[in-house]
Amino acid sequence: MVQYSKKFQAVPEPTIRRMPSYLAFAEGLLRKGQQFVSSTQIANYMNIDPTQVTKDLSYTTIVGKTRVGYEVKAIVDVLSEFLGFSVMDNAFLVGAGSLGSALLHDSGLNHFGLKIEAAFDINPATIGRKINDVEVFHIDQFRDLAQELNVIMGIITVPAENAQTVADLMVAWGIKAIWNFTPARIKVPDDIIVQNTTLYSNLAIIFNKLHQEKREE
Amino acid sequence: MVQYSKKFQAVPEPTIRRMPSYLAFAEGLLRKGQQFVSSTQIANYMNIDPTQVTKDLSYTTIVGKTRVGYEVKAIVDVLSEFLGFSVMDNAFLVGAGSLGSALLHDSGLNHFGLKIEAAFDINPATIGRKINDVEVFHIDQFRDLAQELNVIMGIITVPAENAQTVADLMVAWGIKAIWNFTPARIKVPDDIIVQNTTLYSNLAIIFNKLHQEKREE
DNA sequence: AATCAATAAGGAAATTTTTCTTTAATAAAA
DNA sequence: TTTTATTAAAGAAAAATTTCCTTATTGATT
Ligand SMILES: NC(=O)c1ccc[n+]([C@@H]2O[C@H](COP(=O)([O-])OP(=O)(O)OC[C@H]3O[C@@H](n4cnc5c(N)ncnc54)[C@H](O)[C@@H]3O)[C@@H](O)[C@H]2O)c1
Ligand SMILES: NC(=O)c1ccc[n+]([C@@H]2O[C@H](COP(=O)([O-])OP(=O)(O)OC[C@H]3O[C@@H](n4cnc5c(N)ncnc54)[C@H](O)[C@@H]3O)[C@@H](O)[C@H]2O)c1
Repeated sequence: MVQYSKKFQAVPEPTIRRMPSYLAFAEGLLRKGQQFVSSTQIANYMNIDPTQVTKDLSYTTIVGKTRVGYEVKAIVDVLSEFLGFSVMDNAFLVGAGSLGSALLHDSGLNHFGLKIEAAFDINPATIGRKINDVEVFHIDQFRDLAQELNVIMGIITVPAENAQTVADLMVAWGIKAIWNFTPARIKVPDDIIVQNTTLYSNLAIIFNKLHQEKREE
Repeated sequence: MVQYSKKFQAVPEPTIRRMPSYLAFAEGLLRKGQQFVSSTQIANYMNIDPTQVTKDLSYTTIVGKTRVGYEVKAIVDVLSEFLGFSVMDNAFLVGAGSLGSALLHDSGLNHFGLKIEAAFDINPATIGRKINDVEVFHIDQFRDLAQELNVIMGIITVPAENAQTVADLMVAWGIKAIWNFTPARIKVPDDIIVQNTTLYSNLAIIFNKLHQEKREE
C-alpha cells in the first residue's frame, strides 16, 4: 500500500537503508586519509555484491573513475547531503525512559542531522531533569514549544499502549514525521510520515536463522 | 550474497519482519477477549494489503476460517513458537553505555525469548554495577562465564570503532549469533549469524520521504 | 430456504530488487 | 609501447516480493 505519492520516489528503500553504512565507511577512510575507494572495497566491507554498490551510488550524482573507484570525499559530501544529514532537523522526543534517554545521549543523531530540542514525559520524577542538556517537560507543554521551535519530527518512546495517544497529540500539533520505536502500529493521516523501528523484528530474524542452522545439522 | 545455506529458508525476511507485529496485535486482542481476527483487520492495523497478511500466515500452520478469520489464540501460540519467542535464549551484552543500559532495562526482550545473562564493559566506573539485576563484568571475564552459562548470542553496543574487536572476541568464545547495534559492519566467519541494527538507516528513510514531499509541493 | 457479503487460499501477474553480462576506460605491468 | 587487469556503468536477466484475480466457503440477511 502506497502511503504517499510515488512521482519522485526513484530511489529504492533498500538502497537508502544501505547508504548510511557507505557514508560511515567513507568517513572512516577519509579520516585515515584514503582518497579513492572502489565498489569492490565497499562491497567487501558491507558483505554485498559490488554491482549493488555501483547501482546504489548511481542514484546520486557521484561518478566513479574506471580502474580507480570513487573519490572518498565525494561520497561523504554527496551522500550526507543526499540523505538529508547535512541540514539539521528538529525533533521532540516523548517518553524519557530507558530507550528515550539512550537516544537523548546519542550524539550520533546530531551527526546525522537530527537535533532533539526537548523531551516530554508524564512521570513527575523525570520532568524538569536535563538529559544530556535536553530538558524534560510535561507533555502538556508540547503544544507551546512546538510553535516556538521549528519542530518537524516526533519520536515516540513511550510504552506501546500509549503510542496512539502520543501520536494523536503529535498530529494535532502539526508534526510532519513520526519515528515510532514501540511495537505498536499507529494510525495517522496519510500525509504524516511514519517510520516504525521495531527492534524485536531483528530478534525474530536472528532466531529464524539460528533455528534454520539447527534444522540443517 | 548468501551468508548461510538456503536449503530450509522458505520464509521471506520481510514476512518475518512483519510477524512480531502480528503477534503483538494478537496479544492485545487476546487481552481484550477477542476470539477471532480477520486478515482485513490485521492489514488495517498494519497499513498493508490483506493478502499480504494471509500469505505471511500461510508460512505457518495457522489456518483461517472463511468469513470468520483466524483464531487469535492460535496466532499468539503459533507465531511466538514460530518466531522462536517461546524458548529462552541466553545472551551477553558488551558495552553497558546508554544504548546497552536501555536494552538491559527492556523487559520486552525477555518477553520475546531473550535473556541477557551478563553485561561487559571496560569502564571501571560501570564494572561491578547491576543494571536491572544484570551484573556488569570486565570484558576479560567473558570467556569463563560464556562456558558456564549457555550463551549463544552476543549483543554489541560499544562505540563503532570497537565493534570489530568485540566481534572477534565473541567469535573466539564460541558465540553463534551477533546482534550488532553499531553502524560499523563486522567481519566474522560465514557460520556466525550477524544481524545489523542501524537506527540511522531509519532516519535516512524518514528524511528521504520528507524531502520528497517538499519536492512535490 | 435462498441470497448476499466477507473472507481464506491458491495461483497468476506485476512490481521491485538483486545479480549477471557486456562494454569501455584506464592504471599498472611487461 | 603494448598488454593485462581492474573497474564503473548501463542494460538484461533473474530472483524475490507484493498485488491482483479467481474460487470456494460460510455466517448473516432477507
Ligand atoms: N528499552 C529498550 O531497549 C527498548 C527496546 C526496544 C523497544 N523498546 C520500546 O520502546 C518503548 C519504551 O521503552 P522503555 O524501555 O524506554 O520504557 P520506559 O518505561 O523506560 O520508558 C517509558 C517512558 O514513557 C513515559 N510515558 C508513559 N506514558 C506517557 C505518555 N502518555 N506521555 C508521555 N510520556 C509517557 C514514562 O513515564 C516513561 O518515562 C516501549 O514501547 C518499548 O517496547 C524499548
Ligand atoms: N545511544 C543510542 O541511542 C544509540 C542509537 C543508535 C546507535 N547507537 C550505537 O550504539 C553504540 C553505543 O552507543 P552508546 O550511545 O550506548 O555509547 P556509550 O558511549 O554510552 O556506551 C558505550 C560503552 O561501551 C564501553 N566500551 C567501549 N569499548 C569497549 C570494549 N572494547 N569492550 C567493552 N566495552 C567497551 C564504554 O565503556 C561504554 O560504556 C554506538 O556504536 C552507537 O552508534 C546508539
